Amino acid sequence: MGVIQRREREKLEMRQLIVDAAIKMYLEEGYEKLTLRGIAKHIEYAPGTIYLYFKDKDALFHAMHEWAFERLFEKFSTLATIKDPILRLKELGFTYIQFAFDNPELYDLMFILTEPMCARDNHEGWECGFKVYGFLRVTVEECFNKKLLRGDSVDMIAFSMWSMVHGMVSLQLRNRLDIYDKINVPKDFDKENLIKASVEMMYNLFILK
Amino acid sequence: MGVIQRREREKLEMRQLIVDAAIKMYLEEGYEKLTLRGIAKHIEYAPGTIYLYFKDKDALFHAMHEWAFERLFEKFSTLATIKDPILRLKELGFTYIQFAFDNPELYDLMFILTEPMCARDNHEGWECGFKVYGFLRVTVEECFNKKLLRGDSVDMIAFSMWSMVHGMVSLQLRNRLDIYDKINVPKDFDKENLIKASVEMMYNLFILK
DNA sequence: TGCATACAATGAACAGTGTTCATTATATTT
DNA sequence: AAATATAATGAACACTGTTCATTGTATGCA
Repeated sequence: MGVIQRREREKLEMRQLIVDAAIKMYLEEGYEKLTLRGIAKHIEYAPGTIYLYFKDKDALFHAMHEWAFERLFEKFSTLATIKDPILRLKELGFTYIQFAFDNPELYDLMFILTEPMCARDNHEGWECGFKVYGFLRVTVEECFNKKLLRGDSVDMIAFSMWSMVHGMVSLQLRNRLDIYDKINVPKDFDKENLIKASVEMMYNLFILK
Repeated sequence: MGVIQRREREKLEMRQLIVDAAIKMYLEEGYEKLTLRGIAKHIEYAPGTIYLYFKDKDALFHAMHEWAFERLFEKFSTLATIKDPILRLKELGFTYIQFAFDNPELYDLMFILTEPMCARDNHEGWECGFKVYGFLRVTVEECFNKKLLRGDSVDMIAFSMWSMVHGMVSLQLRNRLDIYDKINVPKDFDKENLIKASVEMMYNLFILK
């Protein structure tokens, strides 16, 4: 019965075809202009066909969201070779920020938009997110065990660091840092530099010396 | 020429009528179900009428957004009497978090949704946001001048604190903290407690003793 | 091979959305 | 009372996500 296996493979291939097209269009045209009709036209299928592979648009967003997490995980993976856990932790943060600035739409998908999370069937772990968080967690844990970090617990430290970096990035992506335009911040400081300098400061708060 | 003054007043009243209805419906029914037709029906006007008072839906979101900022500013104002700047700073954070949990939809409007920011005509200062940020800034400044805080500059400290708290709150509102459900965090720690404890920890990092 | 079956794909139709604009009603000014 | 300026209308437009009866095609059996 090799047929049903081929069928299954074709089903996956078709899913991938749709996801690839969706991501391509999403990155090129943005959130607003990503329509099911547009995707269907792009892959030369009828609009209804997409519903044979995805329950609804949110489910498609969920698949795109997983794809995006794999991209970030790839970036993180290159840091695994760094022996010094403190240095690895620092690089983790800067890599995260750089990823967000290089791929603002993907960042949206991963951490800001509601759609991908609506599509999880019955709270199935959200593995992709946990994989990425796990990377941060083990690094913090290593630093914490070696008494290199201030803070109450591994997860609270990891959570705090993640939150701060996410907060900075998402405020920037949503234009809430415009308040710094007319006032305060030194003129030669653009937002990206403000964020990187603040993260540097954050590390100094956490790291014992 | 009292007529044009009355006309202007009526225009403002009508605007307010629309904004009030929109906020009421937004809080009751949520983002998805807030439609211009629905608002029009609610105030017993034709859909097109709204466009005599707002350029588009984003402009309406902007007005709602300003209304929300006034609510948060009111909450902040009650803290002005606290003499000890460190205590005031701490209370500011907890008030912010509490506001977000009590009014998640308003928080969305203020700090997460793109719509209100799209509607600003030619980058007009975003005063409401600056007023609220100003409250944080002066408090941090007072602490900083009295050498009570670690950190490089007033704005970097204020920005970092704001970002961390916003990060925690927005990750929670967007269900990204579900990764903590199956693992890690002590069972009796719900998300709100995790956040509050982490903020407490953050203060300990910043405050010199 | 021919036929019944299962499945994939279709695209028209549905119920919505934000937005526009010629038309109508109302209020003000002459 | 007539002319004018303003406010409000609601049908129409161009979309959206989603559904489903219909059509086409490939598979399994006789």
